[in-house]
Amino acid sequence: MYRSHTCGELRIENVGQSVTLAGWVQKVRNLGAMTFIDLRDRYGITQIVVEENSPEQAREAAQKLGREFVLQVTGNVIERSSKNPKMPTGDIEVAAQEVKILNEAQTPPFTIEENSDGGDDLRMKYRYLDLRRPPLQRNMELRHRMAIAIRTFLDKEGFLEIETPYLVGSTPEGARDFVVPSRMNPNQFYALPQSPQTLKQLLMVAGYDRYFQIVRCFRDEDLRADRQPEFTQIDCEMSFVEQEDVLEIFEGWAKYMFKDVMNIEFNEPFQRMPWIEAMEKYGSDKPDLRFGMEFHDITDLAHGHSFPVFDDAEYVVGFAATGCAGYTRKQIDALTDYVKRPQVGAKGLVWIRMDEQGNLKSSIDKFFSPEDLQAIAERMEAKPGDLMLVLCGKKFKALTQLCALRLHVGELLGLRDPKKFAPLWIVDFPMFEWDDETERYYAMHHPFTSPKPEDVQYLESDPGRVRANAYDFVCNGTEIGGGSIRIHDAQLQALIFKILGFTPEKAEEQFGFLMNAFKFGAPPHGGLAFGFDRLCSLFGGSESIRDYIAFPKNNAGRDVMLDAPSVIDQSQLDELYLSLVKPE
RNA sequence: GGUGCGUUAGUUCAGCUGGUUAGAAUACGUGCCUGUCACGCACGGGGUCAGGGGUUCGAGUCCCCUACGCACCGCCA
Repeated sequence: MYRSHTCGELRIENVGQSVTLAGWVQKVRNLGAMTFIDLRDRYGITQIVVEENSPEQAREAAQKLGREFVLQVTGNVIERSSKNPKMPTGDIEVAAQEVKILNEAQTPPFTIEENSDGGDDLRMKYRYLDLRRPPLQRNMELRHRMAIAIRTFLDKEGFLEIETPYLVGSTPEGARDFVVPSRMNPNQFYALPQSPQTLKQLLMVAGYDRYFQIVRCFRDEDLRADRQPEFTQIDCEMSFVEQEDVLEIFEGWAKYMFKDVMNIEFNEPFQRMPWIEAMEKYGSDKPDLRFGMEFHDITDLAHGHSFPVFDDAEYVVGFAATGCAGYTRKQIDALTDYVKRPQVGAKGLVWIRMDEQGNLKSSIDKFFSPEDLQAIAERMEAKPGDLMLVLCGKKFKALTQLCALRLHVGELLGLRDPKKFAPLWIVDFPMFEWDDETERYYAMHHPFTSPKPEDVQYLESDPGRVRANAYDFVCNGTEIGGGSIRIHDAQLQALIFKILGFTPEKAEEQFGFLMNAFKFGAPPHGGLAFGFDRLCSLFGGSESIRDYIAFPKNNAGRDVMLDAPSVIDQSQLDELYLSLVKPE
């Protein structure tokens, strides 16, 4: 046994015991005749004391210590003469009898402390040292707790965890695939799954009516703070269910997670907001409901005042920024600059200020009478002290731009509190999305999503009008999960493929296995998948999922610690029948 | 594919309109110190100013290119 206790558990009650601890040197404080050593493991820190009357071995060893040395210390737990109320173990210390250096350590390139002095890049390169830090250890523990809670809940509800293969076939629809060459099948490739979508549907055909899996998925797209090329989904599917059944089960699951992991109770049902309402009120299909400031369409009030910017616009929309009437010219200019940034892309920003007395002043006073402005203020439900902000343009473009501004203002006002949670369901998504560039419809969710029965009539005549049995779970402006009721009818599936521009041959080639399976008694089914990494970062209160993944990739998709991806030997290439082309 | 910001000591950063030998904090090393816990005090070592090119009498500083990092847009059914 290397240790009798961890470095986090000794308390005043343990005084008098002889203990053995093992851990890393956090800090050595040598005061001459006495030396204090902070010994750390993932449970905490315990102070070791070596004094003049300590055994010679311990005194000698204490002289040689450096940061991150690995020690085994045996000694007696004693009460401290000067206690440290900041530490859980601060009432006691261990008087060293023996200090054994299990391993020496180079000085680490950054400090292994609560708040490291290392930059992101450096910490990635030495990720094993970064993971030694308490914040990362808490994150890994949170992730573990959540995984346990997920399995506990779903097991109790009768879900079976079934693994699906990582080496599957490529499907060019959707994200780019990561591809794996097959040695035994020359010139052929596996793809890593973007999600186990079709496989879980086959499990439904096989009769496993409640399935889940905490599963790695792969997408070869550019990265973001909340996007990694390999990420983990909580993938779920159920048979003999309608949308309402799925939402009910997983609302229960979400509430269980909030309660079990975060000790937060939601007694009310989660809001269910139709997609079009989310777009019109918040300019996003993943609205942040931690704060209000809903949008109001003022197109009718804005037109006809000889203000060309508004008159030329298809849609004029704004919201009342709570309590921002006191914004200075400079602050308003900063907001204007914000919406003019290329990432947002607005041409300008109109503002109307309602001071504490209810007087209105605006950037469009030349064109709008006080009565006109009053009408707009009423429409926007502005209160004294609010600053109305208005954008215009093509409807969904203006809405999206205003969404960016709303979130920005929310941020400025400190309304995006990471400790507050505002979950909701977005429902009634459109079935298809038109792409101008390729001049065809794309499935907004995926091609296995079923249309609303009442909209099936428009499938061929007006596909843009068809709504889907699709739903997203959204919290704090982040899409945490989403799913749909699937098509279980081979004929309807064939029709959807046709609308999506698949020839029957192409559909057969890519999804023949699925359509074939549907001919053998496919039950009605549906499900959803949650982004596990995002859920962890949501609960943990961080913007970046990298903090919740032990070994993440950097912006360029590289693992800087492993230095992957990397070149491979010619012999490996030969075995795989691959030859390389020099990049441009 | 694109936009923005960044790259100076082991680390985090400062370094103004170009001007002597590039600084601070921290870490590291040595010595002193019996109650520290951000220990203290003294001394010390430590720099390809990312790389390349240009402008200039003179470049860490200005310009161009490249590389790398981060954030974002496109992309992510």
